[in-house]
Amino acid sequence: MDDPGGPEPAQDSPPAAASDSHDTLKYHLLGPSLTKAGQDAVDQRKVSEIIYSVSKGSKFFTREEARDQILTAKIERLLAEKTRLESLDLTSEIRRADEYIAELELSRDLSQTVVHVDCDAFFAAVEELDRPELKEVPMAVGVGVLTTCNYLARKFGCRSGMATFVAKKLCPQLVCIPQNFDKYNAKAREIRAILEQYDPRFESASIDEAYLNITAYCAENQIGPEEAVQRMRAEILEKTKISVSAGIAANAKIAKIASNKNKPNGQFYVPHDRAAIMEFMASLPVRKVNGIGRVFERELDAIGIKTCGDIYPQRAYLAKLFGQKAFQFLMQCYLGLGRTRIQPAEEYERKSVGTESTFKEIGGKEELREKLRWTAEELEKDLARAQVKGRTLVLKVKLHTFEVLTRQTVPPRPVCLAQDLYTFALPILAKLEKEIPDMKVRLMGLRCTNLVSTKKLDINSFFGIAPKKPAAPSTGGESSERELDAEEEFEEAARQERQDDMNELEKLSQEISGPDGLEQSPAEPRFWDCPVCQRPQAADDRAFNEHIDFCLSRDTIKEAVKGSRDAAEMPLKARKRKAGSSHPYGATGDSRQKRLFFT
DNA sequence: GCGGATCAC
DNA sequence: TATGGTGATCCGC
Repeated sequence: MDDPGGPEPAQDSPPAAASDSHDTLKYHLLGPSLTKAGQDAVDQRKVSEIIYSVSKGSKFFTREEARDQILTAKIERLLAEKTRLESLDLTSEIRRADEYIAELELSRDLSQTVVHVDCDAFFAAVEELDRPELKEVPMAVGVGVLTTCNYLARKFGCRSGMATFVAKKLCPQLVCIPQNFDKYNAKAREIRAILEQYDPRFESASIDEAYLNITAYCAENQIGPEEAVQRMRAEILEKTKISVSAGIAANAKIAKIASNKNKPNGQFYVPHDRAAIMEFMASLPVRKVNGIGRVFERELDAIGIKTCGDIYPQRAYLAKLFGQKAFQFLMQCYLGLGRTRIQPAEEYERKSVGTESTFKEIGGKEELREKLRWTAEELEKDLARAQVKGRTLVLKVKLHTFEVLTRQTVPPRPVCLAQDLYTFALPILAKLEKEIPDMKVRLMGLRCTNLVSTKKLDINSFFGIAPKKPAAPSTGGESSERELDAEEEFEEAARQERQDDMNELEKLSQEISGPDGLEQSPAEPRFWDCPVCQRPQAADDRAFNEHIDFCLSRDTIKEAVKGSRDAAEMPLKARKRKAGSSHPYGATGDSRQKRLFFT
């Protein structure tokens, strides 16, 4: 708006004007992790030129170009709409915004101390522990695409999410190492063992990130937040040889932002003080906030919002331009509000399970069916591990043009077996083939949503009877599941009437997969949920029994049993409501995707 | 409820 | 030569 629009396009913020229609694309091509640490000293303009030149002409590039044009058009509409709004009387919109701000102010909670812990270049750091010579060279983990890279590589402009061949163009001497998840998980466990000492209910946000509430720790140890976190970071470094950065603040949103301030191996504290928080947010680029990515950044930039402080003057337009959820989210950004409730990842309810893979372009009925079959088999394993069935099945394909399509279906009953997954996904794949003649795909995925738990709540184990081996869900002992089954069957009957065209396929699958009690779990899970505390435990008989003894010794058994029975009997919809929103736009908002499910 | 899109890691 | 996998949410229709 008031932007002077200088001649040189700054590349570490979105281009002010589309002087060259490819400026916005070049900025986009820099990737999603531009705001990450280690890029400050890098000439982003030069980097984007290199990425642009090596990408140009590829199918990937062409697709990104098209997306960029769509976004540019959307932003033009956005600006036109804003111009229209400016000519209207917006006093009621302003009043509404101010009332919401007042309401949020009342809910501000400054009593908690939340810490966000983030390992520095985690995968790369773990690899460097095994091979110290890698510390001396620019190095990245990941083969097709970089998942992370060390700080030497970042100096060249390499970033996570970047194609390796692009990264090698930026840094020809870059050493790329394949991922080794077992190794990273092992190291992550070491770190979590330490975090637990500071907050037994800490929350794993991903393999290398966690939130802690250290309010109690600080009180019990008569220690300030900064000192406590210094101590924790030193302990982690000493015992695991991994350096971590941390952010300390009154809520998770600010803690997350703060953990990036002094990366690597540093920490940053935003005091529990309204004025200090408002000041911190005022100058903060909106892109630094979890949930605001490249697209939203550009849209906000277009209407004159670069920092969280810029949000307030625009408050009258936000709901109309971006919707109510975005409006509320932005108001919370302006005020520096976020959730203070930190809880173990296991207490969040999983909503979907899926698998997908990329491969050399394929096409033709046979190849596609073979790939679908394989995908179904992969998904069966994941569903077995997660102990769920899906009421809804989603097929995803990425065409050779990089265009992504999804199609979903509701099978006549919840599904988890590869045969069923294949059988019920096949018709929607066939439909896609019809829709898109000569379809060539580079990715295929299957996902189950609307999940139904297949976990057995084995009440017998409360009374001294050894728990069943987790490996093979037995044909008997399904009594606790009967209610859910009845519910499923009821819904199934209703649905079946609308599924005339499915009946034949279903019959076929019944014949092949046989009666219901068939052996169905080939993979042996290494963890088994304790029926008392509901937390996963090593699937080792002796250890498991010991754990149950421990749980029973606590005076919580009655509540636990009652709680789990209630949970099992609660209708699915009610159970869903129980889980809080994990989306950044959610009222208590903070994002925590990609959880660790005890892998 | 479905499909596309965005976002995080 | 060549650009990932898993999971969540929001919006428009």
